[in-house]
Amino acid sequence: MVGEPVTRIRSEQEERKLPPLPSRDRYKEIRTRFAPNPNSVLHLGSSRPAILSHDYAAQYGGKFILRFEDTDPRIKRSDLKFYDYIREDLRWLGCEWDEEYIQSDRMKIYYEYAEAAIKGGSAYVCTCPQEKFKELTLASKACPCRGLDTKEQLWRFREMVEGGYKEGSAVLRVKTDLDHPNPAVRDWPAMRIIDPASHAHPRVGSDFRVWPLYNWASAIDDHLMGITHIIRGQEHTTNAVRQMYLYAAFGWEYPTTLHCGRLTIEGGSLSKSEIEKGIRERAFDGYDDLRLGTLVALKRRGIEAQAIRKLVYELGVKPSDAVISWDNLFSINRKLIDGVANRYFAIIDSPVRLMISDYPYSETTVQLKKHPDRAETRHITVKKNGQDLELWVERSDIERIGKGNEFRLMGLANAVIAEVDPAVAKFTGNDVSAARGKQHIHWLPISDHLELELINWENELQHGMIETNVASEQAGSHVQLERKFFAVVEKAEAGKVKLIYTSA
RNA sequence: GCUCCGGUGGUGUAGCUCGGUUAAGCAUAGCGGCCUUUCGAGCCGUUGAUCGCGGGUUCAAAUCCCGCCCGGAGCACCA
Repeated sequence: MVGEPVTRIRSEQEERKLPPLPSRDRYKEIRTRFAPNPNSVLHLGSSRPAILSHDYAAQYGGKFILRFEDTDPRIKRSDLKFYDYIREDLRWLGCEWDEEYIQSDRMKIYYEYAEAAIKGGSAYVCTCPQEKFKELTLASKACPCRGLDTKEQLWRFREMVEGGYKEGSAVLRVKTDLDHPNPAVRDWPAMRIIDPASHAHPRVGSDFRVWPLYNWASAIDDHLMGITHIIRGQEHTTNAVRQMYLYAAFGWEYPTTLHCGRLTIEGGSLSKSEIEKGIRERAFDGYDDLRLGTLVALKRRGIEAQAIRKLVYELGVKPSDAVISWDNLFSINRKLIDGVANRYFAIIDSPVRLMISDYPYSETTVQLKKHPDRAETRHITVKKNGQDLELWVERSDIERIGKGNEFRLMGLANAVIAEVDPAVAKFTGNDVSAARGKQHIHWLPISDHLELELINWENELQHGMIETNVASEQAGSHVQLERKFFAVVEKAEAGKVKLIYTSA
């Protein structure tokens, strides 16, 4: 599991460190956590807190914790498959975790602290209708339940747990400050009832009817797990304020928080709910549908995890949202894949047969480098059919070069265009040096090539042809179609080659 | 409406906490050029922001103060 990629990440981190972590000196060991709800897969936006949390822990020799927050079996219900999908996404991102927790396994803990908070007078069971509570709280007034004595509160809480209250009729609240300028902070809800009969939890079934809300479970876990730094989205800034009241009540020290803005990609990276909806309704083929901003889709398109990491480093921990451009991501990615992508000739846009007259050889095998920086070679053989040599080339190339101009068929020969349409050229020699400064174009033998299926940037299927050498590529490897673009191999078999466009 | 948080060239950021040799750095895009046993990749160069707006403090402000404008987040018995 800790193979070569991780080594690469380590050296990458040395090359480009994150800015110093605030108040790092207050803790003997830095402990961070990433806490997703397993109700969908990870997307580009999730990678920001995930990478920052993981890498900050790594940078200071600390621990990174993965915590599944699956405490809503009703509205944001989790699904068994996502626990594993998220683990896979995280591994791919290079965010291996040191400890893992699942909140639905920790229900007893949340109950215990609930009773402790009630006994300590910092929490109470509220049976007011939501509307009425809101009305009171907006007026900075206490609801009738707030003042009930501890014994009564405890009895009420046990009633919640044992089924004395119906779903929605009672909630555990944390006492804060009814005069707090932000009404959202006043006596926030900590635990509520969800009818287990109609909303079974995917992992623990119908064992519980009282479930913690985000602020309760998260606050208690962060303390119990010794989290020193919480790095999460800015939508949680108010939650930090809320939770501090609980921490104060228990005499705990609240972790240092870093809130970062949303990270989306231009053209609208989709939200979790949109992704789920689209997949349910079959608007998308799956989580790796190229139109999605999910990690699996980005991976499939040929974006390296390392590119995402670099991007996140570039963005830093600013609280403002960032809409990054594909160009930006591609550019970072290109630097990573350029060194590994083997080169091949492919003709997609406008194949045209070019007739080359006076070609002196009946058969020629050219040797080309698989990659300009490496010695490995690939070979293409062309055969004359009768008098002339025929090749596939791109019509646009012939048109651009124009009649009467000399050009170079890369690795093969020099020629002068005699006619653009139909495309005819006259052989002028083999010497590369004679083609200095001339246009170099790629080509393919008339019969010896493979059919190519390409999923282009617009997510459309395009047909073309590609040199046979590509058949030796593994699925998932990067290739560059010379003079055209980078792509990922989805399938490379003798009969059919399927590529996915990555970027220019 | 209320509570927070932001606003630097087309885009994303650095610098702003301890205001002055950086009157604004980096990346990307744009533009121009170079290379060639052979890519529009790469390499090199270059255009581009007076730092949201207005005022104030100061010898000096992107950096401090005030007002305004704009944007985002939150205001769920979601996470």
